[in-house]
Amino acid sequence: MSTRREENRIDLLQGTLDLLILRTLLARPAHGHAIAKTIERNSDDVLQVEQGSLYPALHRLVRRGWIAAEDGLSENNRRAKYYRLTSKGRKQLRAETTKWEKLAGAIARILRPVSGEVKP
Amino acid sequence: MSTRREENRIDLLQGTLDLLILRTLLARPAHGHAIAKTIERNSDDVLQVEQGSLYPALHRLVRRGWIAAEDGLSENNRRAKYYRLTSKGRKQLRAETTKWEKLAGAIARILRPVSGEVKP
DNA sequence: CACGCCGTGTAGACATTCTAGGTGAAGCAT
DNA sequence: ATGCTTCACCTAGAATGTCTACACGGCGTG
Repeated sequence: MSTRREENRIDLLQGTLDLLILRTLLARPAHGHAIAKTIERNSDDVLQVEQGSLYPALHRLVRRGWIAAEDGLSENNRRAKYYRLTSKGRKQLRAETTKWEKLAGAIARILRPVSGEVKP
Repeated sequence: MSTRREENRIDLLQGTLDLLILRTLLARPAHGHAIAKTIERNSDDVLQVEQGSLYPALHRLVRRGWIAAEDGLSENNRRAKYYRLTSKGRKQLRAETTKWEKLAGAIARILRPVSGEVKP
């Protein structure tokens, strides 16, 4: 009956949340709740964005000048804080995307069989 | 003159080092120093494995029963601790590999343009 | 015999996520 | 009216794992 945690989901890797938020805001400005939902949906419900991670991350990004906040009303007529990418944020997004691709590529290289690993 | 940190390298994401170590030991047993070198080489020198991360990770994996240690001598005739995968470790490696692939796939999905993002 | 490299190790700082709480208000049903 | 659910925000504290920066002994070479 209770909102049980889905077995299928995965904990975030430390450092990936910023990237996901920035990327999500590139599409369009959004409030926190919507950002989380968007990330979860766009990942086919693999990624899980906890509120206790989301809001500190949002505040962190504002502090660093990568996103900017503005008060507004949600689609459901509730008070909400809309966030948008700043130009510094766009630059940061490019940097983090590159870094992620390099890292994912490197790990993929290690994960698949290395030449010489299997006896000839 | 001094061993300056390479600009090109990337910090590890929290949680990835275990996977890399296990995967490296699947190929063959090795001592700590060699594991680090292997990871760095196999990633085309993108990944950097710091000693302060490596040894705690190794001890952690032993504690969890995923790898086992044995004293021996290195190729250079120095005292060294050789680590090998246990069967529990092999199982863990499979689990972590799957998890990584799911996660990397999910992030990749978010990173590339989503349908509907660009105005039709 | 000084020096560099090999190989191991630890302490403490740091960053980020998670768990687990909490607030207030809108909208619906009773 | 009153309760209930959902939306949307927030925070404290624990847990985790990495980093920087040390330290040490031994081997082989110049």
